Amino acid sequence: MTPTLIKNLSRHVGEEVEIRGWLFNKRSSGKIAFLIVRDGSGVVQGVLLKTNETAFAAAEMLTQESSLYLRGTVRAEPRATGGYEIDVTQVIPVSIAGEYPISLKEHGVEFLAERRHLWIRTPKQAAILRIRAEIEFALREFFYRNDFVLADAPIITPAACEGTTNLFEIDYHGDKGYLSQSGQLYNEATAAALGRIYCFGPTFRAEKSKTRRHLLEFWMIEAEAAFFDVDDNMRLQEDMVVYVIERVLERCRNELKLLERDISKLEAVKKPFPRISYTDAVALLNKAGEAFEWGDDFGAPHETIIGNHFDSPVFVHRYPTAIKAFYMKPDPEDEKVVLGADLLAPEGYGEIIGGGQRIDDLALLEQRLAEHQLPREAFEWYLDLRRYGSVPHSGFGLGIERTVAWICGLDHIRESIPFPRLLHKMYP
RNA sequence: UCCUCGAUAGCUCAAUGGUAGAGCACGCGGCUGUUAACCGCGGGGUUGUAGGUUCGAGUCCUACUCGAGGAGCCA
Repeated sequence: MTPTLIKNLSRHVGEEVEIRGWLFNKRSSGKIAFLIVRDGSGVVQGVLLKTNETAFAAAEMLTQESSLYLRGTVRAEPRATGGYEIDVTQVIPVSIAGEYPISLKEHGVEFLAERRHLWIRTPKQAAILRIRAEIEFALREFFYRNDFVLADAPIITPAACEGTTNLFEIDYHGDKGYLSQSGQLYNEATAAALGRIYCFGPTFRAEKSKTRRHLLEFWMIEAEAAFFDVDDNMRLQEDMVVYVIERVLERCRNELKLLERDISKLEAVKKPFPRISYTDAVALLNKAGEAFEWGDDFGAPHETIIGNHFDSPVFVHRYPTAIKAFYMKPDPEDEKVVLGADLLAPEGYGEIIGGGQRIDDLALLEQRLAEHQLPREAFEWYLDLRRYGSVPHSGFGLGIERTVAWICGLDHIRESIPFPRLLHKMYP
Protein backbone atom coordinates (compact mmCIF):
# COMPACT_ATOMS: atom_id res chain seq x y z
CA MET A 1 0.00 0.00 0.00
CA THR A 2 1.30 3.48 -0.87
CA PRO A 3 2.16 5.38 2.30
CA THR A 4 0.47 8.72 2.98
CA LEU A 5 1.99 11.64 4.86
CA ILE A 6 -0.09 12.80 7.79
CA LYS A 7 0.01 16.39 6.52
CA ASN A 8 -1.82 15.24 3.39
CA LEU A 9 -4.61 13.28 5.08
CA SER A 10 -7.24 15.89 4.16
CA ARG A 11 -6.92 14.73 0.54
CA HIS A 12 -7.81 11.13 1.44
CA VAL A 13 -11.04 11.36 3.47
CA GLY A 14 -12.95 8.09 3.18
CA GLU A 15 -9.94 6.28 1.72
CA GLU A 16 -7.85 3.48 3.18
CA VAL A 17 -4.34 4.80 3.91
CA GLU A 18 -1.09 3.62 5.44
CA ILE A 19 0.82 5.88 7.83
CA ARG A 20 4.45 5.04 8.48
CA GLY A 21 5.66 6.53 11.71
CA TRP A 22 6.25 6.33 15.42
CA LEU A 23 3.91 6.00 18.38
CA PHE A 24 3.85 9.37 20.13
CA ASN A 25 1.35 8.36 22.81
CA LYS A 26 -1.30 5.76 23.51
CA ARG A 27 -4.51 5.81 25.52
CA SER A 28 -6.63 2.80 26.14
CA SER A 29 -9.73 2.01 28.12
CA GLY A 30 -10.20 -1.71 27.89
CA LYS A 31 -12.32 -1.95 24.79
CA ILE A 32 -11.20 1.11 22.83
CA ALA A 33 -7.69 2.34 22.14
CA PHE A 34 -6.27 5.58 20.78
CA LEU A 35 -2.90 5.56 19.06
CA ILE A 36 -1.31 8.96 18.56
CA VAL A 37 1.14 8.54 15.70
CA ARG A 38 3.68 11.00 14.28
CA ASP A 39 5.48 10.63 10.98
CA GLY A 40 7.54 13.82 10.88
CA SER A 41 4.99 15.65 8.77
CA GLY A 42 2.36 15.75 11.48
CA VAL A 43 0.48 13.90 14.19
CA VAL A 44 -2.73 11.92 13.85
CA GLN A 45 -4.86 9.84 16.19
CA GLY A 46 -5.88 6.35 15.24
CA VAL A 47 -8.95 4.81 16.89
CA LEU A 48 -9.57 1.10 17.24
CA LEU A 49 -12.02 -1.14 19.09
CA LYS A 50 -11.29 -4.43 20.77
CA THR A 51 -13.61 -6.12 18.28
CA ASN A 52 -10.61 -5.89 15.92
CA GLU A 53 -8.70 -8.36 18.07
CA THR A 54 -5.52 -8.62 15.97
CA ALA A 55 -5.01 -4.87 15.73
CA PHE A 56 -5.94 -4.38 19.39
CA ALA A 57 -3.39 -6.95 20.51
CA ALA A 58 -0.72 -5.34 18.32
CA ALA A 59 -1.57 -1.92 19.75
CA GLU A 60 -1.16 -3.23 23.29
CA MET A 61 2.41 -4.25 22.48
CA LEU A 62 3.38 -0.78 21.28
CA THR A 63 5.44 1.34 23.62
CA GLN A 64 6.17 5.06 23.31
CA GLU A 65 8.26 5.76 20.17
CA SER A 66 7.80 2.26 18.74
CA SER A 67 7.80 2.41 14.95
CA LEU A 68 4.80 1.08 13.07
CA TYR A 69 2.65 1.00 9.99
CA LEU A 70 -0.88 2.12 10.71
CA ARG A 71 -3.58 1.24 8.20
CA GLY A 72 -7.12 2.52 8.31
CA THR A 73 -9.77 4.81 6.89
CA VAL A 74 -9.46 8.59 7.08
CA ARG A 75 -12.39 10.38 8.67
CA ALA A 76 -12.97 14.09 9.27
CA GLU A 77 -13.27 14.52 13.03
CA PRO A 78 -13.93 17.94 14.59
CA ARG A 79 -12.77 16.70 18.00
CA ALA A 80 -9.30 15.85 16.64
CA THR A 81 -6.50 18.42 16.83
CA GLY A 82 -5.62 18.21 13.16
CA GLY A 83 -9.23 17.77 12.07
CA TYR A 84 -8.84 14.15 10.93
CA GLU A 85 -8.72 10.72 12.51
CA ILE A 86 -8.03 7.23 11.29
CA ASP A 87 -10.35 4.29 11.96
CA VAL A 88 -7.68 1.66 12.30
CA THR A 89 -7.92 -1.65 10.49
CA GLN A 90 -4.34 -2.88 10.88
CA VAL A 91 -1.46 -2.15 13.26
CA ILE A 92 1.87 -3.48 12.03
CA PRO A 93 4.73 -2.95 14.50
CA VAL A 94 8.12 -2.36 12.86
CA SER A 95 10.23 -2.10 16.00
CA ILE A 96 9.13 -2.10 19.63
CA ALA A 97 10.95 0.69 21.48
CA GLY A 98 12.59 0.13 24.85
CA GLU A 99 11.57 2.27 27.80
CA TYR A 100 11.69 5.78 26.35
CA PRO A 101 13.74 8.26 28.37
CA ILE A 102 11.74 11.37 27.46
CA SER A 103 8.29 11.10 28.99
CA LEU A 104 5.44 13.42 28.06
CA LYS A 105 5.90 15.32 31.31
CA GLU A 106 8.20 18.28 31.76
CA HIS A 107 11.97 17.89 31.79
CA GLY A 108 14.92 20.07 32.65
CA VAL A 109 17.27 21.60 30.10
CA GLU A 110 20.27 19.51 31.08
CA PHE A 111 18.33 16.27 30.76
CA LEU A 112 16.93 17.21 27.35
CA ALA A 113 20.24 18.56 26.02
CA GLU A 114 21.93 15.24 26.77
CA ARG A 115 19.22 13.59 24.68
CA ARG A 116 18.98 16.15 21.90
CA HIS A 117 18.87 13.31 19.34
CA LEU A 118 15.54 12.25 20.87
CA TRP A 119 14.36 15.67 22.02
CA ILE A 120 13.98 16.79 18.39
CA ARG A 121 11.18 14.22 18.01
CA THR A 122 8.90 16.29 20.24
CA PRO A 123 6.34 18.48 18.44
CA LYS A 124 7.76 21.88 19.41
CA GLN A 125 11.34 21.02 18.58
CA ALA A 126 10.30 19.49 15.26
CA ALA A 127 8.24 22.62 14.48
CA ILE A 128 11.26 24.84 15.13
CA LEU A 129 13.39 22.76 12.80
CA ARG A 130 10.75 22.96 10.07
CA ILE A 131 10.61 26.74 10.42
CA ARG A 132 14.40 26.86 10.30
CA ALA A 133 14.35 24.91 7.04
CA GLU A 134 11.73 27.28 5.64
CA ILE A 135 13.82 30.31 6.64
CA GLU A 136 16.89 28.86 4.94
CA PHE A 137 14.91 27.99 1.83
CA ALA A 138 13.31 31.45 1.70
CA LEU A 139 16.71 33.11 1.98
CA ARG A 140 18.06 31.13 -0.96
CA GLU A 141 14.90 31.83 -2.89
CA PHE A 142 15.26 35.54 -2.17
CA PHE A 143 18.85 35.66 -3.37
CA TYR A 144 18.09 33.61 -6.46
CA ARG A 145 15.26 35.93 -7.41
CA ASN A 146 17.48 38.97 -6.90
CA ASP A 147 20.31 37.71 -9.14
CA PHE A 148 22.70 36.76 -6.36
CA VAL A 149 24.95 33.79 -7.13
CA LEU A 150 25.75 31.23 -4.44
CA ALA A 151 29.54 31.20 -4.05
CA ASP A 152 30.67 29.02 -1.18
CA ALA A 153 33.47 30.35 0.99
CA PRO A 154 36.13 28.07 2.47
CA ILE A 155 35.71 26.63 5.96
CA ILE A 156 39.45 26.23 6.55
CA THR A 157 41.27 29.54 6.39
CA PRO A 158 44.89 30.54 6.85
CA ALA A 159 44.31 33.57 9.07
CA ALA A 160 41.81 35.53 11.05
CA CYS A 161 39.42 37.60 8.99
CA GLU A 162 39.12 40.15 11.72
CA GLY A 163 42.03 39.27 13.96
CA THR A 164 40.35 40.12 17.22
CA THR A 165 38.29 37.08 18.08
CA ASN A 166 39.47 33.61 19.04
CA LEU A 167 39.50 30.97 16.35
CA PHE A 168 39.48 27.21 16.44
CA GLU A 169 42.94 26.13 15.33
CA ILE A 170 43.51 22.99 13.29
CA ASP A 171 46.58 21.13 12.09
CA TYR A 172 46.72 21.53 8.32
CA HIS A 173 49.35 18.84 7.68
CA GLY A 174 51.98 20.73 9.60
CA ASP A 175 50.66 24.23 8.97
CA LYS A 176 48.28 26.12 11.19
CA GLY A 177 44.78 26.47 9.85
CA TYR A 178 41.68 27.96 11.37
CA LEU A 179 37.99 27.24 11.11
CA SER A 180 36.26 30.13 9.38
CA GLN A 181 34.67 32.85 11.46
CA SER A 182 33.34 34.62 8.36
CA GLY A 183 33.31 34.15 4.61
CA GLN A 184 33.34 37.87 4.05
CA LEU A 185 36.83 38.47 2.69
CA TYR A 186 36.34 35.68 0.18
CA ASN A 187 32.91 37.09 -0.62
CA GLU A 188 34.55 40.34 -1.66
CA ALA A 189 36.63 38.37 -4.16
CA THR A 190 33.71 36.40 -5.57
CA ALA A 191 31.61 39.58 -5.74
CA ALA A 192 34.29 41.11 -7.95
CA ALA A 193 34.03 38.00 -10.15
CA LEU A 194 30.25 37.51 -10.20
CA GLY A 195 28.79 40.87 -9.21
CA ARG A 196 26.26 39.84 -6.58
CA ILE A 197 26.97 36.79 -4.49
CA TYR A 198 26.18 35.10 -1.20
CA CYS A 199 27.60 32.24 0.76
CA PHE A 200 25.88 30.05 3.30
CA GLY A 201 27.72 27.82 5.69
CA PRO A 202 28.85 27.14 9.22
CA THR A 203 30.87 29.67 11.17
CA PHE A 204 33.06 29.01 14.17
CA ARG A 205 33.82 31.24 17.12
CA ALA A 206 36.02 29.92 19.90
CA GLU A 207 35.04 32.62 22.38
CA LYS A 208 34.00 31.36 25.76
CA SER A 209 30.56 32.85 25.40
CA LYS A 210 27.94 31.31 27.62
CA THR A 211 24.69 33.08 26.97
CA ARG A 212 21.34 32.35 25.36
CA ARG A 213 22.48 34.20 22.22
CA HIS A 214 25.74 32.39 21.48
CA LEU A 215 26.81 29.18 19.81
CA LEU A 216 30.37 28.09 19.10
CA GLU A 217 29.26 26.78 15.71
CA PHE A 218 26.49 28.62 13.92
CA TRP A 219 25.22 29.16 10.38
CA MET A 220 25.53 32.46 8.64
CA ILE A 221 24.31 33.63 5.27
CA GLU A 222 26.60 36.37 3.96
CA ALA A 223 25.93 38.49 0.90
CA GLU A 224 28.28 40.85 -0.94
CA ALA A 225 27.46 43.10 -3.88
CA ALA A 226 29.67 45.16 -6.11
CA PHE A 227 28.61 48.78 -6.63
CA PHE A 228 26.33 48.67 -3.55
CA ASP A 229 26.73 51.48 -1.05
CA VAL A 230 25.65 51.37 2.58
CA ASP A 231 22.10 52.44 1.72
CA ASP A 232 21.71 49.87 -1.09
CA ASN A 233 22.93 47.35 1.46
CA MET A 234 20.29 48.24 4.04
CA ARG A 235 17.52 48.17 1.43
CA LEU A 236 18.62 44.70 0.37
CA GLN A 237 18.58 43.51 3.97
CA GLU A 238 15.12 44.80 4.76
CA ASP A 239 13.75 43.31 1.54
CA MET A 240 15.32 40.01 2.55
CA VAL A 241 14.02 40.00 6.12
CA VAL A 242 10.52 40.98 5.03
CA TYR A 243 10.58 38.26 2.38
CA VAL A 244 11.57 35.63 4.92
CA ILE A 245 8.91 36.72 7.42
CA GLU A 246 6.25 36.63 4.70
CA ARG A 247 7.23 33.13 3.59
CA VAL A 248 7.21 31.82 7.16
CA LEU A 249 3.81 33.38 7.86
CA GLU A 250 2.53 31.87 4.62
CA ARG A 251 4.02 28.38 4.94
CA CYS A 252 4.46 27.73 8.67
CA ARG A 253 1.19 28.83 10.29
CA ASN A 254 0.69 25.51 12.06
CA GLU A 255 4.23 25.44 13.39
CA LEU A 256 4.00 29.02 14.71
CA LYS A 257 0.70 28.18 16.37
CA LEU A 258 2.20 25.08 17.97
CA LEU A 259 4.98 27.27 19.37
CA GLU A 260 2.34 29.73 20.64
CA ARG A 261 4.15 32.49 18.78
CA ASP A 262 2.42 35.87 18.84
CA ILE A 263 1.97 36.18 15.08
CA SER A 264 0.90 39.83 15.29
CA LYS A 265 4.49 40.66 16.25
CA LEU A 266 5.71 39.15 12.98
CA GLU A 267 2.94 40.75 10.96
CA ALA A 268 4.04 44.12 12.36
CA VAL A 269 7.38 43.81 10.56
CA LYS A 270 7.04 46.30 7.70
CA LYS A 271 9.28 48.14 5.28
CA PRO A 272 11.00 50.50 5.58
CA PHE A 273 12.80 49.55 8.78
CA PRO A 274 13.75 52.49 10.99
CA ARG A 275 17.34 53.66 10.61
CA ILE A 276 19.12 55.47 13.37
CA SER A 277 22.73 56.49 13.62
CA TYR A 278 24.94 55.22 16.41
CA THR A 279 25.08 58.79 17.73
CA ASP A 280 21.27 58.98 17.88
CA ALA A 281 21.15 55.55 19.50
CA VAL A 282 23.48 56.78 22.24
CA ALA A 283 21.15 59.73 22.82
CA LEU A 284 18.23 57.31 22.97
CA LEU A 285 20.02 55.23 25.59
CA ASN A 286 20.90 58.27 27.68
CA LYS A 287 17.29 59.43 27.51
CA ALA A 288 16.28 55.98 28.79
CA GLY A 289 18.50 56.56 31.81
CA GLU A 290 21.49 54.46 30.70
CA ALA A 291 24.97 55.70 31.55
CA PHE A 292 26.50 55.23 28.12
CA GLU A 293 29.29 57.23 26.51
CA TRP A 294 29.85 57.90 22.83
CA GLY A 295 32.59 55.52 21.66
CA ASP A 296 31.57 52.49 23.72
CA ASP A 297 30.15 49.42 22.05
CA PHE A 298 26.61 48.31 22.81
CA GLY A 299 26.10 45.40 25.18
CA ALA A 300 23.14 43.06 25.02
CA PRO A 301 20.98 45.17 27.39
CA HIS A 302 21.58 48.25 25.22
CA GLU A 303 20.57 46.40 22.06
CA THR A 304 17.39 45.32 23.82
CA ILE A 305 16.51 48.89 24.83
CA ILE A 306 17.08 50.16 21.28
CA GLY A 307 15.27 47.22 19.65
CA ASN A 308 12.26 47.56 21.95
CA HIS A 309 11.66 51.10 20.71
CA PHE A 310 10.44 49.73 17.38
CA ASP A 311 8.02 47.09 16.06
CA SER A 312 10.22 46.27 13.08
CA PRO A 313 13.91 45.47 13.17
CA VAL A 314 16.01 48.63 13.35
CA PHE A 315 19.24 49.54 11.57
CA VAL A 316 21.90 51.21 13.66
CA HIS A 317 24.49 52.74 11.34
CA ARG A 318 27.67 54.83 11.41
CA TYR A 319 29.45 53.33 14.40
CA PRO A 320 32.70 54.78 15.77
CA THR A 321 35.63 53.59 13.66
CA ALA A 322 37.51 52.29 16.68
CA ILE A 323 34.95 49.64 17.63
CA LYS A 324 34.45 48.20 14.15
CA ALA A 325 36.44 45.88 11.88
CA PHE A 326 39.44 47.08 9.90
CA TYR A 327 37.73 46.85 6.50
CA MET A 328 34.86 49.23 7.28
CA LYS A 329 34.74 52.30 5.03
CA PRO A 330 34.84 55.66 6.85
CA ASP A 331 31.93 58.03 6.29
CA PRO A 332 33.25 60.76 3.92
CA GLU A 333 31.11 63.27 5.82
CA ASP A 334 32.49 62.28 9.23
CA GLU A 335 35.71 60.27 9.39
CA LYS A 336 35.17 59.32 13.04
CA VAL A 337 32.44 56.88 12.02
CA VAL A 338 32.20 54.07 9.47
CA LEU A 339 29.50 53.15 6.97
CA GLY A 340 28.63 50.01 8.88
CA ALA A 341 25.07 49.08 9.82
CA ASP A 342 23.81 46.39 12.15
CA LEU A 343 20.23 45.16 12.21
CA LEU A 344 18.69 44.68 15.66
CA ALA A 345 15.64 42.45 15.93
CA PRO A 346 12.70 43.54 18.08
CA GLU A 347 11.45 41.88 21.29
CA GLY A 348 14.89 41.87 22.83
CA TYR A 349 16.49 39.50 20.33
CA GLY A 350 19.33 41.90 19.53
CA GLU A 351 21.72 41.85 16.62
CA ILE A 352 20.84 39.48 13.80
CA ILE A 353 22.82 41.17 11.00
CA GLY A 354 26.18 42.90 10.91
CA GLY A 355 27.26 44.59 7.72
CA GLY A 356 28.38 47.67 5.88
CA GLN A 357 30.33 49.23 3.08
CA ARG A 358 33.93 48.11 2.68
CA ILE A 359 37.08 50.14 2.17
CA ASP A 360 37.79 50.29 -1.59
CA ASP A 361 40.90 52.48 -1.38
CA LEU A 362 44.17 50.53 -1.43
CA ALA A 363 46.25 52.98 0.64
CA LEU A 364 43.64 53.27 3.39
CA LEU A 365 43.23 49.50 3.60
CA GLU A 366 47.01 49.05 3.90
CA GLN A 367 47.02 51.62 6.68
CA ARG A 368 44.21 49.85 8.54
CA LEU A 369 45.96 46.48 8.33
CA ALA A 370 49.00 48.06 9.93
CA GLU A 371 46.93 49.80 12.63
CA HIS A 372 45.28 46.50 13.53
CA GLN A 373 48.68 44.75 13.48
CA LEU A 374 47.47 42.15 10.99
CA PRO A 375 50.01 40.09 9.02
CA ARG A 376 50.19 41.87 5.68
CA GLU A 377 51.38 38.78 3.73
CA ALA A 378 48.17 36.92 4.55
CA PHE A 379 46.14 39.74 3.08
CA GLU A 380 48.00 40.35 -0.20
CA TRP A 381 45.28 38.61 -2.19
CA TYR A 382 42.69 40.77 -0.43
CA LEU A 383 44.65 43.90 -1.33
CA ASP A 384 44.70 42.72 -4.96
CA LEU A 385 40.94 43.31 -5.02
CA ARG A 386 41.75 47.02 -4.58
CA ARG A 387 44.60 46.95 -7.10
CA TYR A 388 42.64 45.49 -9.98
CA GLY A 389 39.39 47.30 -10.65
CA SER A 390 38.35 48.31 -7.14
CA VAL A 391 34.71 49.29 -6.81
CA PRO A 392 32.50 50.51 -3.99
CA HIS A 393 30.92 47.42 -2.49
CA SER A 394 28.95 46.35 0.55
CA GLY A 395 27.76 43.24 2.26
CA PHE A 396 26.42 41.71 5.44
CA GLY A 397 26.07 38.51 7.43
CA LEU A 398 22.83 37.21 8.91
CA GLY A 399 22.96 34.78 11.83
CA ILE A 400 20.53 31.96 11.07
CA GLU A 401 20.03 30.76 14.62
CA ARG A 402 19.34 34.22 16.04
CA THR A 403 16.87 34.78 13.22
CA VAL A 404 15.18 31.43 13.91
CA ALA A 405 15.06 32.24 17.64
CA TRP A 406 13.43 35.59 16.94
CA ILE A 407 10.87 34.32 14.42
CA CYS A 408 9.97 31.33 16.61
CA GLY A 409 9.98 33.38 19.83
CA LEU A 410 12.52 31.10 21.53
CA ASP A 411 14.11 32.06 24.81
CA HIS A 412 17.37 30.24 24.00
CA ILE A 413 19.35 29.85 20.78
CA ARG A 414 20.16 26.20 21.53
CA GLU A 415 16.71 25.13 20.28
CA SER A 416 17.17 26.84 16.90
CA ILE A 417 19.63 24.27 15.48
CA PRO A 418 19.39 20.45 15.43
CA PHE A 419 22.62 19.89 17.37
CA PRO A 420 23.85 23.02 19.16
CA ARG A 421 27.52 23.45 19.94
CA LEU A 422 27.74 25.24 23.26
CA LEU A 423 30.64 25.99 25.55
CA HIS A 424 31.98 22.65 26.84
CA LYS A 425 29.07 20.79 25.27
CA MET A 426 29.38 18.86 22.03
CA TYR A 427 27.42 15.70 22.84
CA PRO A 428 25.45 14.37 21.08
C1' U B 1 38.10 34.44 32.94
C1' C B 2 34.54 36.92 36.32
C1' C B 3 29.55 37.49 38.93
C1' U B 4 24.83 35.13 40.61
C1' C B 5 21.99 30.71 41.36
C1' G B 6 21.49 25.49 41.60
C1' A B 7 22.44 19.72 42.36
C1' U B 8 17.14 14.82 46.71
C1' A B 9 13.81 8.23 43.05
C1' G B 10 14.45 7.18 35.69
C1' C B 11 11.96 12.53 35.19
C1' U B 12 9.78 17.17 37.64
C1' C B 13 9.87 18.70 42.49
C1' A B 14 8.64 18.66 48.26
C1' A B 15 10.75 17.84 53.18
C1' U B 16 11.69 24.31 61.08
C1' G B 17 18.68 20.78 62.31
C1' G B 18 14.91 15.34 64.55
C1' U B 19 11.93 8.22 60.88
C1' A B 20 13.23 10.25 52.86
C1' G B 21 7.84 12.15 50.37
C1' A B 22 4.42 13.27 46.06
C1' G B 23 3.14 13.40 40.87
C1' C B 24 4.74 11.32 36.36
C1' A B 25 7.36 7.13 34.11
C1' C B 26 7.66 1.56 34.65
C1' G B 27 4.96 -3.42 36.19
C1' C B 28 0.04 -5.75 37.40
C1' G B 29 -5.40 -5.07 37.48
C1' G B 30 -9.94 -2.03 35.92
C1' C B 31 -12.52 1.14 32.45
C1' U B 32 -16.15 1.96 24.94
C1' G B 33 -14.25 8.87 23.00
C1' U B 34 -9.43 9.47 25.47
C1' U B 35 -6.76 14.66 24.66
C1' A B 36 0.29 15.19 29.14
C1' A B 37 -6.79 10.23 29.91
C1' C B 38 -8.49 8.36 34.59
C1' C B 39 -8.99 4.76 39.16
C1' G B 40 -6.55 0.85 42.42
C1' C B 41 -2.05 -1.88 43.83
C1' G B 42 3.39 -2.49 43.50
C1' G B 43 8.82 -2.15 43.07
C1' G B 44 12.01 2.00 43.17
C1' G B 45 17.16 6.39 47.28
C1' U B 46 25.09 5.99 49.53
C1' U B 47 20.15 13.38 49.11
C1' G B 48 26.68 15.56 43.23
C1' U B 49 31.95 14.39 45.73
C1' A B 50 35.25 15.02 50.01
C1' G B 51 35.77 16.99 54.71
C1' G B 52 33.87 19.83 59.04
C1' U B 53 30.19 21.73 63.04
C1' U B 54 26.40 18.99 66.03
C1' C B 55 23.70 14.20 70.57
C1' G B 56 21.72 14.26 65.52
C1' A B 57 22.88 17.15 58.72
C1' G B 58 18.99 16.54 52.61
C1' U B 59 19.01 21.08 55.72
C1' C B 60 24.57 24.79 58.65
C1' C B 61 30.18 25.69 57.17
C1' U B 62 34.63 24.82 53.66
C1' A B 63 36.68 22.94 49.19
C1' C B 64 35.89 20.56 44.67
C1' U B 65 32.90 18.63 40.40
C1' C B 66 28.95 19.38 37.16
C1' G B 67 24.96 22.43 35.40
C1' A B 68 21.99 27.09 34.58
C1' G B 69 21.66 32.46 33.79
C1' G B 70 24.49 36.83 33.01
C1' A B 71 29.18 39.95 31.79
C1' G B 72 33.05 40.47 28.05
C1' C B 73 33.10 39.12 22.56
C1' C B 74 29.93 38.83 18.66
C1' A B 75 25.72 36.68 14.34
